[in-house]
Amino acid sequence: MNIEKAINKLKEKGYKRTKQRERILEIFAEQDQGYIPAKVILKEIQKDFPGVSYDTIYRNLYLLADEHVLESTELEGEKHFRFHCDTHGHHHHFICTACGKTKALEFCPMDKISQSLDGYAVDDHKFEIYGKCPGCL
Amino acid sequence: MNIEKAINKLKEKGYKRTKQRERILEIFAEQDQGYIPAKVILKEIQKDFPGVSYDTIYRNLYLLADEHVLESTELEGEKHFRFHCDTHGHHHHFICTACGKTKALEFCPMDKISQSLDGYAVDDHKFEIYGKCPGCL
DNA sequence: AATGTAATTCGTAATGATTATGATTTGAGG
DNA sequence: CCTCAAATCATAATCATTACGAATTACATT
Repeated sequence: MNIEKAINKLKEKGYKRTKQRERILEIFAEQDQGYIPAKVILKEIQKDFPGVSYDTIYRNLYLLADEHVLESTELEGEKHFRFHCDTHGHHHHFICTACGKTKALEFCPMDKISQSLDGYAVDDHKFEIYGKCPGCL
Repeated sequence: MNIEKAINKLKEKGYKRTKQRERILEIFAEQDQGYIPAKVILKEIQKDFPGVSYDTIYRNLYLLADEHVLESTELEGEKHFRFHCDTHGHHHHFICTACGKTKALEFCPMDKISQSLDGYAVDDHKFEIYGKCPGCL
């Protein structure tokens, strides 16, 4: 996922290209595949656009997540976001609890489940490993 | 895990038996292994003890979680709690997003990981399946 | 049963993340 | 350059969670 690709995707849906939205995308691009919370985006973007409020941040984050430009997870009570990685198929992540950086995990536990879930409707699942990355150790 | 066992565990650590704490444990016992958030506990306990505040709820929830009487997880931005199930060893859950009830999953993905995480320190992990239970379908 | 003391609760307020709103501005097609 | 929906801005409201001083309570000990 890169910025131009994301902007075009939004354009097709009738969403506009704005400086703030573009900057948000840049911030994620600079982030090197790490999960970051809304407040980090706000702090960063306010260096260029002092007037930006949380409204703008959250509206864009949720829009981008809806469009699968971003993916999100909840870490210690805060929603965190990152670029959606579509380089390989569906997968999960190791997440560094110090810096938010991730490492792709090659397998999905759903593929290995032999247990019957008959009578249950499965909608979603979550698998994450938490710890410290080499850089933070 | 039953109430008396939990109370005794606390007693050994020097924690007191209070009506409010006992009622909280009862609520979890009535809950039939489902995850519930703080506000449900509050609403329920206030039928008997109108004066109870969130302070009491959260203090007790965290105390009970620290003592492994309860286990917790984060569902849509809210911490949810349930009795810690120690009938079988370490395991994960299917969680009904409608009622909070759970079904134990028999395997842990960490046992199946062949991928190397050399250089990474693994502290924790989370695996949950979300959907609807037979009763809610 | 009365006392001492730490644990606990109560009442209330503060915090922090997230969501909402009305007025204003802006991007992009015609 | 006009129009208009999309987006932002400024600000307030909401909701979960945490904090705190004062009052109460459990319980071991006298």
